[in-house]
Amino acid sequence: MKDLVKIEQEVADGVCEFIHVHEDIVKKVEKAMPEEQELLDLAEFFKIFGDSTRIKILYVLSQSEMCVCDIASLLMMGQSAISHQLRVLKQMRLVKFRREGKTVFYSLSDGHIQTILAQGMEHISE
Amino acid sequence: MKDLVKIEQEVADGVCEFIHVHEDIVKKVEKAMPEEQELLDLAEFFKIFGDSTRIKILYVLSQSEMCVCDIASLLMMGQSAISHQLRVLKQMRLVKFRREGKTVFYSLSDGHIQTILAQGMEHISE
DNA sequence: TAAACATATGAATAGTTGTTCATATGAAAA
DNA sequence: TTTTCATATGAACAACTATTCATATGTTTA
Repeated sequence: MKDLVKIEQEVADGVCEFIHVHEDIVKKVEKAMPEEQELLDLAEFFKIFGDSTRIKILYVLSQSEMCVCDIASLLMMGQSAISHQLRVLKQMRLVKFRREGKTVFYSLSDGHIQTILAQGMEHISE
Repeated sequence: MKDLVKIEQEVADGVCEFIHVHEDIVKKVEKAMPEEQELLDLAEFFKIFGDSTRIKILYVLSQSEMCVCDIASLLMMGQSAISHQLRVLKQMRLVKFRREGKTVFYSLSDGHIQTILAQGMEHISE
């Protein structure tokens, strides 16, 4: 966050900071702004989709529930890497799991995930 | 990517690598896998949403078209930071712009963006 | 109980990314 | 044409993140 002294300095330098704005627009949108925290959470949520390993995991899980080794095999990656990423996906509630003996089966936790993946695919294939 | 020597070593060590997999599941899903490149593109696309500054920009643009300084003012951030991020959003075709004199007005480039934002919001508010 | 094994995790490292600072570009006004 | 100003951009730095390696955990089988 910038302090006032710096802002005044920039204004004096002719930089736009907060002066040459369209006040009507800004005020209107300012009122409609969600809580800061909601937008932070939203970014955290989407960050999960922004890694190719996790996208691949989500994709394969959209096809079938699977154990860690199945995923590692499909993606040709180490067990540890997959496990670390599954932890992230678990924490953000994008996947759920069930235990069966030594094996842990993972699957997508709800339908939003598939919707979001599908919308993304639509966008990039245009 | 791992080489065969390393994989053999790990298997010899008793690590799961590609051995204790459920072959039926893996083979079925393997056939349904999209192009590697498509999944990489998808991750790149979602990476855009995974930053709070960019999420905020997308949100305010969903309310109204706006110039760079309007956004900087709303988000209380420097003009340069916003401009850098708008470039990223432009490159990924998430925003479009029109020029009016010295001012450049930005807006969302299509409906998928709002749908994705909305799905994300639904997910986190559950 | 001991051995085997699927998964989880802490530490370290290499690669990536967002912001700032300084400056450039290009359009409009003087 | 010179100045003003909104926006763009390159370089540098700090912060973050994904993978690997080594090892731990907890469940099953011998």
